[in-house]
Amino acid sequence: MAKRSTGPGERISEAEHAVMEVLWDRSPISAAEVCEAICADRDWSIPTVKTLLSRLVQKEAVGTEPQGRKFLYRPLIARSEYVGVESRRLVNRLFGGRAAPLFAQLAESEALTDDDLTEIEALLREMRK
Amino acid sequence: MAKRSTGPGERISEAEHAVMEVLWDRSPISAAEVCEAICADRDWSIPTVKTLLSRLVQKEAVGTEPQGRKFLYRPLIARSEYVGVESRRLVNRLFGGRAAPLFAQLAESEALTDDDLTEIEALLREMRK
DNA sequence: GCTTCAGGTTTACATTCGTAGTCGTTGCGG
DNA sequence: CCGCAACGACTACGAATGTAAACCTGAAGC
Repeated sequence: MAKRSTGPGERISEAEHAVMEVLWDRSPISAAEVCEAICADRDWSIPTVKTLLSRLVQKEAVGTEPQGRKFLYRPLIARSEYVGVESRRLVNRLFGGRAAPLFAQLAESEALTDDDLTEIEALLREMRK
Repeated sequence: MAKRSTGPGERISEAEHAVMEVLWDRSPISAAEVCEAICADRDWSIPTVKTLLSRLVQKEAVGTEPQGRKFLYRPLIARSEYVGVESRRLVNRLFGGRAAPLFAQLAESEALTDDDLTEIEALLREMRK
């Protein structure tokens, strides 16, 4: 299998993902606005945000639309898609593709709240219908 | 917060994780044996395995014990520990620490088999007791 | 004993990532 | 009309990663 050089198949790094989250939350927005949203949190400077946005554009994970002389950025991939891919990647890597062991693991490491349990029960009932 | 320079806190990369899996499966074993187990799969050569083992030793994720002239390698961290940390990392990063949305996501992307559902139901009953 | 081989240690090198600075342009305030 | 501030593009650079070769040392075979 040849390495894909373009297209929305490139991996999104963790820093890039943080930017995606901002865009998923609110878009289209300018680089400056993205920075307003996370620069403080992650202790980044504007150039950093710009670089990450460029890389995301290259990876075709983010698209631009000119607004006057500037760009507004908007995600090209849905959050649910990304989240699904990453989740499945983890399940495959760590649990041989089976979700049940993941669940057991979260249970064991006490990462499941009572609310989680209740919600999951509801989901299960839903799926069984 | 100062960066930890040693100790079992260093991130294990994906390639390194593949080596860990071999060791979790069967240890202590030699570098050559590790290679026998994955070199074909991942299309690696012995030097690659040696490098990864060295890095894991540096990160204190793997320990060595001399066997005659050579070393045998054995994991210093439990698989369950690693898997727990990685799972929680994902849940935090993608789902704000809530497991229920992860579950919903897997359900939506059809990553849940009937067996998974049954097992999870059983686990839930167990936890509710 | 000397050669070879096996295994660990060092060094290498391209790529990605995190983080940021510099450059060139252009619209805007004065 | 001109300098400046704002922007995107390009450049930078160290750390981590993936992948591997070179090298050194001692053991085992001949």
